Amino acid sequence: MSARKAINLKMLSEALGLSQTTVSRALNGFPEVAEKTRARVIEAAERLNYRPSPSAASLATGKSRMIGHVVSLSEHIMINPHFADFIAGAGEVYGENGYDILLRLASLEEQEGVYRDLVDDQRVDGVVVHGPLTGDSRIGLLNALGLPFVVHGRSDEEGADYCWMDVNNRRAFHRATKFLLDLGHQRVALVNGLETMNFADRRRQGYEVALEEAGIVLDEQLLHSADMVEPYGYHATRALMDLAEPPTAIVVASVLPAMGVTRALADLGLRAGEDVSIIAFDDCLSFLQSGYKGRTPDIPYFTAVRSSIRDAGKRVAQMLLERIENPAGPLQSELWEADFVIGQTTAPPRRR
Amino acid sequence: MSARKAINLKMLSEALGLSQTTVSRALNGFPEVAEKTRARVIEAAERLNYRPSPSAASLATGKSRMIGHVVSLSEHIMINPHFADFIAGAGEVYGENGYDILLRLASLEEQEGVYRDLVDDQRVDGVVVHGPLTGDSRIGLLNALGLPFVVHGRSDEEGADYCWMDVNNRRAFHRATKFLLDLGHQRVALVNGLETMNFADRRRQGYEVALEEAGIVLDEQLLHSADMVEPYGYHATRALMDLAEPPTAIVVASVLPAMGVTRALADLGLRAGEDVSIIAFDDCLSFLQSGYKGRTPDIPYFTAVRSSIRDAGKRVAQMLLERIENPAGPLQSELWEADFVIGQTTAPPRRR
DNA sequence: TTGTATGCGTTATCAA
DNA sequence: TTGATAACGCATACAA
Repeated sequence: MSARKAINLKMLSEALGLSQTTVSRALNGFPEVAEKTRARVIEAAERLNYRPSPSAASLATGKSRMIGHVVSLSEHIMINPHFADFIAGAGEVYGENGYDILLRLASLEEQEGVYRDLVDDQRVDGVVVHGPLTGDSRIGLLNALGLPFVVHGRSDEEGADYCWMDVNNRRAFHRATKFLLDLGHQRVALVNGLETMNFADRRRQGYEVALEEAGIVLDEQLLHSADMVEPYGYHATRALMDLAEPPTAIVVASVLPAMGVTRALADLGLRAGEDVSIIAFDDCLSFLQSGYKGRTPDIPYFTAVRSSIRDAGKRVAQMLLERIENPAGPLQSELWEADFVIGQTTAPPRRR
Repeated sequence: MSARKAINLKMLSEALGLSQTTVSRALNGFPEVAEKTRARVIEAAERLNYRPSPSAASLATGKSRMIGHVVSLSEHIMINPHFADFIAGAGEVYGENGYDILLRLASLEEQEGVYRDLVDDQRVDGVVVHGPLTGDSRIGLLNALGLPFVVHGRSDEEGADYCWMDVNNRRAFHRATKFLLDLGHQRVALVNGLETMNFADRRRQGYEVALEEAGIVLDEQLLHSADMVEPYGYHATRALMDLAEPPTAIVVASVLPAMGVTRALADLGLRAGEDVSIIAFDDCLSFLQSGYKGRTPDIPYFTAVRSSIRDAGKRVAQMLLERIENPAGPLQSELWEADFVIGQTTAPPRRR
């Protein structure tokens, strides 16, 4: 290990017998500096462990090399476990590009104020919008503020005036529902996420269209909507199975409530995949994956529509950095199709 | 809504007909400024929406009002879901005190370099150490660097030369194990976390002491140790139940693998709490809680030793801020006792 | 009680 | 190709 004490530009330039200007230019890749001196400068900078002060650089340039993530971990607790995997993916990309994450916890009502402050303070070069609602006011605000941002998900039908990356939730749930109907199920329930969230709205649309195509009339009793936690899946299932005509299959918005669904069925002496079929949306949450290295993967438990939220985090981060580098460029957007994986929780309905 | 454009100290002082110095002092609560002018200054600052530039303030003071959280979300995926709840608690405290979170993802090997850089760059005023190992080298480094920090957990037996906040893991697991033994169980398995982690080591100690006190010889076949994910609980349980003499009770390090335990038992046609007893450590993860407001809480499913990781986040954050304000003060530490809650997964062993 | 002058460590403008 | 010099916006030692 070489010199450890922090050194500044002035000291470095004196050590080199050059001006601060030249050293700065050499380090920042300006074209007008002679390649020979640039090499000298870079070598000395490494040797003497020179690191430019972020606050000084930020003050001089107005750029912070920070990305803001403003989340309400408390209210919509569903964001919570999903958030960790998303940020794990995004953080990887930030790290490779010399950016850091500024994490701010704020309720949805507080978030507009937070964005304003973040801009006024020049604290971040861009932000990621999490958990967009249908008709989300944050998007208009961010456009007005001129702060680069990418939405994880979408806020409306078109999504034309902002960058976004989303999974095709409508098609995924259409497909899941159709799969169950094709197996012969007639009563398929939907244990959805909170339908103020745009993604949940789209999922419901996919479900409804599939029913309609099969000529099945929607039964409101088979619809549930709430924050996607385990106990929600449990209670929704208990209610569903108490109906005069209970469902024979359930489509669930996340593996978290899906575990609650399974637990409720077990309590009733029913087995998932035999007595009742389940298809869940699987975000590939890390703590539910088999992490054993070099091990052949399990046959998945849940039949699922699947899309890695961690990969989504990576992609959103890339899109945001591109947008920050080129704010005048075209608005990018990306729609991913979910995989469909057959697990152990689907089968034709039991004959009565 | 009043003036929106960002304003700086110079403009504000000119608008007031005062010097920048006086305005700065008034705003920062210096005693020598007249209360009348202070009131004037504060009023004008609010009206004109003055906000001091963080990078300028940071450059001038050397303080960043940022707290660093360096985590390896990828390797020890167990940290992952727990981290979200911890940070939700900590973030609340930071927000109330005008601090922000700097989140950095780095493998354990990279973390020492990250801490060095963070100090050199003056990017953070303090850090929280997550997931301490037994004999964790990060602690010595941070002490050497002189960066204020608090450890969530402990790294060794004494924990004398650093601030920490921990749950009494040894006692919690002693108690859980003893409870099962008192019910009459003779073969109690331990599905532990990764034993390089200090908390898992302590838990195992508690388990072993309880066995010893009951005069039961430790059976290595009943011990498992790995990252605390759901499939781990599943596979460990399948292995346990394949033994010639399977356990009649299992102590599990987290509700995550505990769900895998339950799933494995269900696959074998066994019921938790009837055929096999389970006690889990419950961190009160938000996505497993009944979040319904105004609803009477469920009878908990798992019998558990319980301690809110979110509350731990709050407390650790408070301790860190205190340490930052008073770096020369005494080293604080705090040991919490876990609650013991009876759920539906424990009963005396089945008669054979 | 208030004000002046200087420093914090960069980047950027203008000359040379 | 390189170098003075002026911002950037605040805090603070020193004066008054």
